[in-house]
Amino acid sequence: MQARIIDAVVEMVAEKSISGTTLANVASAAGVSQGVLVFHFKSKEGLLTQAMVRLLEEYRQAWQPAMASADPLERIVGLVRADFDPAICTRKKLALWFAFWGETAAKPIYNRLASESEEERFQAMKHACEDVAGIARISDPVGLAQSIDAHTDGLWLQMHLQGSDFTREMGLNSALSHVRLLLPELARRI
Amino acid sequence: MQARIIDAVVEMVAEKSISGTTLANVASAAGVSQGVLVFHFKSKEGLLTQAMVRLLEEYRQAWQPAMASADPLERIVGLVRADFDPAICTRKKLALWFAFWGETAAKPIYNRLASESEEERFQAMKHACEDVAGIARISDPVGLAQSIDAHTDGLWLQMHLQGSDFTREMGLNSALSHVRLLLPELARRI
Amino acid sequence: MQARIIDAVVEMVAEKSISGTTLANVASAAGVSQGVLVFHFKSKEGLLTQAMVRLLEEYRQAWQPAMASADPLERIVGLVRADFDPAICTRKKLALWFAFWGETAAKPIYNRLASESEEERFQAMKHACEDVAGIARISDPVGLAQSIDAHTDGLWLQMHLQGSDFTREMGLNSALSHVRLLLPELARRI
Amino acid sequence: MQARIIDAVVEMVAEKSISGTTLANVASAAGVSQGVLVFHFKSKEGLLTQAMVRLLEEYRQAWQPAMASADPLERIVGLVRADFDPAICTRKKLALWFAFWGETAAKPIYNRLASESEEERFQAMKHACEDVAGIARISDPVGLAQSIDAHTDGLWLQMHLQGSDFTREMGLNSALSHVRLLLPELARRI
DNA sequence: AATGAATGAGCTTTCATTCAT
DNA sequence: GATGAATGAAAGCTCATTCAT
Repeated sequence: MQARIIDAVVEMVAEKSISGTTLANVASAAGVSQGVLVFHFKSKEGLLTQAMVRLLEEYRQAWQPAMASADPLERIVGLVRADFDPAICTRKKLALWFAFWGETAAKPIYNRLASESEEERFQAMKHACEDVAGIARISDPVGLAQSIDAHTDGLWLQMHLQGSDFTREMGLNSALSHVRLLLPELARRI
Repeated sequence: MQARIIDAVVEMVAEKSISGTTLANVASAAGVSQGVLVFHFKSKEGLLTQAMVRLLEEYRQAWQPAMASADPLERIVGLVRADFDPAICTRKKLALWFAFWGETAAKPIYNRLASESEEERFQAMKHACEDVAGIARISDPVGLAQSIDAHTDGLWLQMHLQGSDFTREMGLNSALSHVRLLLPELARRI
Repeated sequence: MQARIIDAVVEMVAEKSISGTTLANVASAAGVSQGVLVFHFKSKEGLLTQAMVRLLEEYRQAWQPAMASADPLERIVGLVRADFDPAICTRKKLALWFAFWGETAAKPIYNRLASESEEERFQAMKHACEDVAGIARISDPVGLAQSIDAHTDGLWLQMHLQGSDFTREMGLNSALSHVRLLLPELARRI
Repeated sequence: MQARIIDAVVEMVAEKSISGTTLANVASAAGVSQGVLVFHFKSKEGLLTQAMVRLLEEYRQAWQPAMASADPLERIVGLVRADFDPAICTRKKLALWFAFWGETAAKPIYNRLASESEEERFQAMKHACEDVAGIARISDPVGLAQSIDAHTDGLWLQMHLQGSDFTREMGLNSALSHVRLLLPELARRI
């Protein structure tokens, strides 16, 4: 039941943003009583926090498997691909990310969760970039990692704002082209 | 008085996000009566929309002057610098951008305003990149423009989430390094 | 509880008219919270509409039983008596009727409800008048029905405007005298 | 200017009822500033009261001329005709009458004005009916007057509720038929 | 465990009235 | 005389939260 409730929260936040998400419409969308929401999640903030936690976990599970590879280039490409995974990079999920990012200034809990997730992912990218320096001439591996991450984040913004005009496939192509541009020696392998 | 009211809105949205911004606290922060807000801006949404319009105008005025240059490289660097201008790239303003982006899924008006602004700015970057192809070997000028824009957008996200740990100067340096990386032939001029 | 709330609405509208009836004073008069009014009736208009529906239903239940009679004259007299029934023709209820009639130009829903109720009742009177034509010389039964109905409506206006100077008993006597005048052959039976 | 303002009030009350009539929309409809309303009429209630006074005066001027006749039957018919005069019996004016009658329970001033007007008019009808007793066999002239007045009032209610389905002409015919019914000996003269 | 009616504080909005110009 | 910006009290309404069942 908890999963069904969180599904409803995701639906509502994506459609109506955080301020438009009410316990009443979440309960109605989940097909449960309003009381059960409070029972399981204590408060509206608890509900939203849990939804964010699940969003971050799903994201983590999308990129973590790629870290198993011994080849740092595969790890980089895996991280980039995860950002455009069909399970991750949907209109709804993007709206959710931006909804939470829009509240981080006011709600420290969202900020903490988002920062930690961002940081963990960035460390993974940084290590991969440092490792790739062994097989390609890279002067600034940290800058490389930042450049790749910043690029995908920026593409998320484009996709969020432009909706269906800017598809997941276009985003992935743009991101991979960008990596090829930054790693010309390894471009043919990407 | 209208300017003073919009100032107060910016203050409130930055501090408490959009849902935490109420007519009561805006009126109190602006030192005016609650009625005058509705009198001038018709509704809370009108008030927020006007604040967004002003934000977008300020941004436009930060990057437009750089378009006067005949040198496309100067235009590119000018656009990047504008994103990290001390008048543009403040904690408050970033919080504002993300607050509005967080509501675009629910409020079409914010989406329209944000998309139009984003598009206009992107066209400027694209033209500069196309022109720079005349003085440097550039295989994909549109990809170049996207890469630069996406990078700065991504840095904004870092700055928004990490606050004072990630300064404006660090962002600017990272963005310019990225441009040098993409345009190695012109790097010494950036 | 819903009945208690509607009672309070009737009380308030009769005393303060529709514009003077607020959710706050209805809630206070009913001894419930303001929120429960919206919870059950959705809006102030829903509350007033429901009060009107109940008023019309009460009225219907006052005249419908008389329709069971086989004697058309008894039906006519029953319809007239219903208009001056102690449960129907009170100061409060009259004020309510006129309050709603005063809003029909602005609120189509009140108009529809009032028209339908008026029409149903008129049909009953018309059929009774048509049937009475079999036992008395009646040249224009529809005109007879209109005359009787218009007379009672006009008496309601007198009673509404003049208050206690014009009593229910006076109204009933006037209305019955009028019927006797219109049906001289049956006058001794009325 | 005052006439133009009162015109606008009539327009607004007819269209939006009393609660929907605001100083703002009256001012806008009259093409004057809001301040001038308060300047001339002191308050919203003053404005509405003045509009009602004018309505009652217009009505009075419609039926008074008929009182000059020496023939009581002509006076009766003149009074009835006045109620269906094209300048008096319009949708807008009817809405206005019912709007004020709807507020009489809450606003004593409207009640007083309406009662006085009603009473004055009733006295005229009563005297005419008493005088007509000299030329026709009338057992109860007061009842006759009440019957005629009540009938026209009732027809006003039908016209108000049914709008254009029930025309002024239909109302007048019904009212005159009713008088013929009540005064069969004089019917051919009506 | 689960419900959903009930609460009430606080929201956005309306609007009669005031007052400096 | 005339204006309309400004006020602020009070309106209708929302909604997170509580609680008896």
